[in-house]
Amino acid sequence: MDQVDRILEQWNRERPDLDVTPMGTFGRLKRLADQLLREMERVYQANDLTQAGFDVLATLRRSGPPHALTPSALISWTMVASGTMTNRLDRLEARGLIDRRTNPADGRGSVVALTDEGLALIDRVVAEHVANQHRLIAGLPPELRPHLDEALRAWLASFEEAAG
Amino acid sequence: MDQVDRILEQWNRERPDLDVTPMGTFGRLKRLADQLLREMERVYQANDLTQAGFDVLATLRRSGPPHALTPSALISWTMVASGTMTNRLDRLEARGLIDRRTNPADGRGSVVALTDEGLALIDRVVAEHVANQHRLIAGLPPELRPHLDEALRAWLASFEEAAG
DNA sequence: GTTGGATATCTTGACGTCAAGATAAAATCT
DNA sequence: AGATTTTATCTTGACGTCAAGATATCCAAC
Repeated sequence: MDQVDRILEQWNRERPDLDVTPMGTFGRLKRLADQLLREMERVYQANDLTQAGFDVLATLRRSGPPHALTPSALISWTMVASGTMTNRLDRLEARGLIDRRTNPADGRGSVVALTDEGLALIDRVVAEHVANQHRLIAGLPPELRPHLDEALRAWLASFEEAAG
Repeated sequence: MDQVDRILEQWNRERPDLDVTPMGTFGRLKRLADQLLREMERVYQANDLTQAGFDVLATLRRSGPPHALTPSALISWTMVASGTMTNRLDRLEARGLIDRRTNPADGRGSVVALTDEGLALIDRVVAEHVANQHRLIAGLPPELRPHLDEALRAWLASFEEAAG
């Protein structure tokens, strides 16, 4: 009997005409995601980063040398709106963690690259971040992990195919 | 091989020293939660509501007659900061969906209650919302649902006990 | 080559969120 | 009762996000 069960109980009492069974799944998924994000924020903050900035730096880092991508590619990987990416890049550039060069292959666009400082930072923070994830996943019993992964993968696939 | 697999592949190539296995779980959880929230937004928007406003109205509605709670109780159920709740209540009050009365039992606080209009609106939107959730959960094969629920419940419990 | 429709990125304006601080009213403790 | 601490709510200021619109450049068709 957790908080989500209490919510379902209330709905069943107040709106017995509705079958709110799925709401339990949605509610726990959202609360869990919120909790996990909040815990991960701690590592970002301890390194003067936000989730937003971390996402960008990590995407550049894992793309491999020369650690450079166009804003469009970053938008595609991180699934944010273009204005959001402009804002993220502005802040990271102001801090000297990335730089924006004109794209020699396309005069409309630019290329975003990690600076030496940005690379050093993200390499350090990613290690901390992964260690933190190991700590957090310890709350999920190991025998349930494959089941969770299978369900998440299947459900997510139903969206990725819908979106193309 | 979905988008998350591609991300793990990149990390394994670029940072083979890190065991990023948990990142797959976290990544799918976040992406799935984002997708689901985005889909649910559609119902809110179609009824001139935001997720924020819906949460408040739904919390009041399911608390049962007289559909009234203190801001503190709403904060506790919805897990947002006090300033966030003030902001939400201001907007809902301006639209005539709730009203704020002084709390007769506690001069520091107030009591938030659904207006007739607010009650009518949330009763209609909740029904749509639940129908939408049934539609969305159809993407998750039925035989996987109990496994997902069990894993989410167990993992979430590890936080709820940590928080007290 | 010129025209007209795509595309890449940035700008603008409106929200939502939080942390930290302010205010007023309980509650608790002498 | 009077002083001190706690609590309930609101205010402020800084971010992050998005949708929609503005610009500049590219590309395809003629």
